Amino acid sequence: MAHENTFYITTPIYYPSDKLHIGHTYCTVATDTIARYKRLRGYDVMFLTGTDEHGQKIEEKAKEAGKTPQQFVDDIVTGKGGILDLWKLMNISNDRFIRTTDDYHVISIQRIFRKMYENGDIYKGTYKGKYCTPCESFWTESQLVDGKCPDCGREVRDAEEEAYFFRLSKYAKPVQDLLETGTFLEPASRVNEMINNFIKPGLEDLCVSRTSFKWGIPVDFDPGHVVYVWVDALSNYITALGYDNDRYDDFEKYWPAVHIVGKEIVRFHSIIWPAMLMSLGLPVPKKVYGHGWLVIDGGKMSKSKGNVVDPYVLAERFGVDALRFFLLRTFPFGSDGNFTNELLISTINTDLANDLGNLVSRTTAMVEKYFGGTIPVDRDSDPADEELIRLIREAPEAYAAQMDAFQPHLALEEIFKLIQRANKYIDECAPWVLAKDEANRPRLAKVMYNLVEALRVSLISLTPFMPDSCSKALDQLGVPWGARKWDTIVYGSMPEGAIIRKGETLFPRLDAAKELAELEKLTKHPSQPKVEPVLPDVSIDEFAKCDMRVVKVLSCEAVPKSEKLLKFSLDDGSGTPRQILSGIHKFYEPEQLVGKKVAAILNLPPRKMMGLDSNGMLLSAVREVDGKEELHLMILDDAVPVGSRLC
RNA sequence: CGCGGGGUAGAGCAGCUGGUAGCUCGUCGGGCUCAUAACCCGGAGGUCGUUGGUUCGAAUCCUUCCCCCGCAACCA
Repeated sequence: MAHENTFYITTPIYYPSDKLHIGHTYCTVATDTIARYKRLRGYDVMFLTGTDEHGQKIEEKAKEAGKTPQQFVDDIVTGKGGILDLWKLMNISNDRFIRTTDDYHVISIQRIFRKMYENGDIYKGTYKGKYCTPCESFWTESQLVDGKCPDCGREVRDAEEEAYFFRLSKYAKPVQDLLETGTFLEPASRVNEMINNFIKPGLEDLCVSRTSFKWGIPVDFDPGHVVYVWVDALSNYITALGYDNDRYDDFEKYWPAVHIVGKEIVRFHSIIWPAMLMSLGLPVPKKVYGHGWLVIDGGKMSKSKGNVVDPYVLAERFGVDALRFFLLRTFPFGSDGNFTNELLISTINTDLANDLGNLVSRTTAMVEKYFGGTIPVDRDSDPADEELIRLIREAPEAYAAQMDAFQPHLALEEIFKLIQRANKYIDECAPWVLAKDEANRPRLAKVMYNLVEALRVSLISLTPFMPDSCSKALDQLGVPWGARKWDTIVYGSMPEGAIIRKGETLFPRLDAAKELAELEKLTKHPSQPKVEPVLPDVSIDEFAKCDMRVVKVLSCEAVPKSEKLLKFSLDDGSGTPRQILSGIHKFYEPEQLVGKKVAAILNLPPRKMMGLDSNGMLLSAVREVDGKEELHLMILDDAVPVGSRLC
C-alpha cells in the first residue's frame, strides 16, 4: 500500500445546502496546516476536500429556490462567494476537490455498491419508521419527543420503504477491535463513547438506499433506488484517488488516509466507514481524528440560533493569516472552544502584533540602524546567549512532536515560548546600550545574529499556519529560500551576508473597542423582519368565540427533560388556579414571569404535553428575523384586572 | 438511572499516575526606549461546584447531590 513518504489527509466533504461558517473553516484550516506541515517535513502529500451534494434536503432547497439541484449546488460550490472561493480566500492548499456529483465518482459508487451487493454485504429489505421531512431523518417511535421530531419539534409521518441494507452488524467485532487499538480513533476519549453508545448496544444493519427522493446516485441494477449518503459520501475518500474509476490512478500510492472530522461525524468515520472498507477488502484508514466544535457563548453554533459566524467577514477584516492563526492557537484541537470576537482580537494583538510582529519590527530596525542591514561576521558570544540558543535548538523538535500528535495549539505554544524568550533577550542584552560604544560591535553583532536565528526558526515553523505572512517576514529578514526548509531549522544555518530590511507592519495592532463595535454592526445587520401576510377574514361571531382573558402568573417552572416547556399556574379570576404549558423556555426564564399579568386563550380543548395537562394557551407576539424566531409574551400592565376579557 | 464532556483568581483555560495552586488576558506598581502606546520585571486577586469518605496529606482517588453543554442514524 502507501509508500513510506506519502501522506494522505482529508477533511469531511461538506454539505452545500447553505453557506459554510467558521466551523467548517476551522476544520479545513486545521487540515490545511497539517498538510502544509507534512510537506515542510518532506512528505509527498495528498490533501483532499470537497462537497457532498446529494440528498433530499438539497432536492427540496433547490425546489424552493426554483433551480435544479445541480444548479443549486453549483451556485453554492463554484459560484461567487461559494465554497471554492472561501477556500481560495483562506489559502487552502488542497491537491484535489471532489464533488459527489462528479462523473467519475458517480460511476465508482455504482461499482462499489454493486460489489458489496454481490459479495452479500448489501441486501434488500424494508425500512419502517417515523420520518421528519425537513430534517430528512427517520426516527424510531422511542426517539420521538412528544410525538414529534426530536431535532426540530415538527410533525413526523409514518413511512415505510423498500431499501437496501448494509450488513454493518457483521463487522461489529472487527470494528471494536480496531477502535480498541487506541490510536485509530483520537482523541482517545471518543473511543469509549463509540463503544458504549453504538457497539455495545448492538450494531444494526444500515439503510443504504432510498426511494423517497431522486437526487442521488441511482443504483444501476435497481433504478427506483438511489444510493443513500453512507456509501455515496464516505467513499469519496477512495474514489478521489481513482478507486474503481479512470479519472485518477494513485489509490495504491496514497491510501490509507488520515481523516480529520468534526466530533459529530466521528461515528460514521470510525464505525461505518471501516466496516465498508472491510467489506471491500481494503485497508482501513490510518487514523480518524475528531476535533472539537467552536461554540458561541457556550452553545452550539447553528442557523436556527442565528449565531453563525461568517469567515468571510473576519478574514477580510483581520486578514486570512490572522484568522487561521487564531483558530489553531486558541482552541485545543480535540475539545470544544468558545469563540468570541474579543478573544479573536486579543489573540491577534497579543501574539501577532505585540510578540511576533513587534519582534520582527524591532530586530530588523536595529540591524538596519546599527549595521546598515547586514550583520558583520566578527561576533562575540556571551553566557547570556545560552538560554536563547538552547531554546532555538529545542523548539523545533517540541513543535514537531505536537504537530505529529495533531495538537497544533500546543505546537504553537512551543514556538511562542521561543518568541517571548527572544523579546526578553533583547531587554537583557540592551543592544541600544552596546551600540553606544564602538568596542562592543562584535557583541552587538552576536546579539542581532541570535535574534535573527530565533526569528528564522520560529517563522519556518509558523509557515504552515500563516504562509503569506511568514514569507513576508522571512523576506524582511533576508532569509534566502534555501534557508527556509526544515533541514535548515537548526541554529547557525542562516547564510552570511543577508540583507535585512525593515518592511511593512506585518500584523497591525487593533483598536479592540473600535473593532468590536464595527463587528457588531456587521453581524447585527438589521435585515427586514419577516411579517406574515394577513389571514383571510373571519366573522365577528367566530372571533367572539375565543375566550381570551387577563391572567396572573402564580408560579412558573421549567418542565424537567423538556427544552422548551414552561409550566404555569395562573390566576384566571375563577378562584381555582389554571395550569397552562407553554413552549417559550428559549425566550424566558421562569422567575422572570412570576407575578406578571399576561393574556391567554382559555377555551381551547385541554392538551397533554410531556404527560402534563395544558388548559389553554398564552398569547405571544411572534415574528421571524434572519430566519430566527422572535417571541414576546404579551405582558400587560399591572393595573389591568385579572379575569377581564379581551375583545 | 440512556451516553459523554465540563464546573479551578474578574474572563478564558492548564494542573487531575495525590505532597506548599499555575498560564494567558485584564488590573495595580516599577523598568527600558531598539520596536506596532510595544517590550521586560514585580504585586494584588482562588475555602479548586456540593456532601461524606480513604489518607500523615486531595483540585487530584471513592461517594452524594446540584448546575452547564453536547450526542441520541448524517449541522465541522
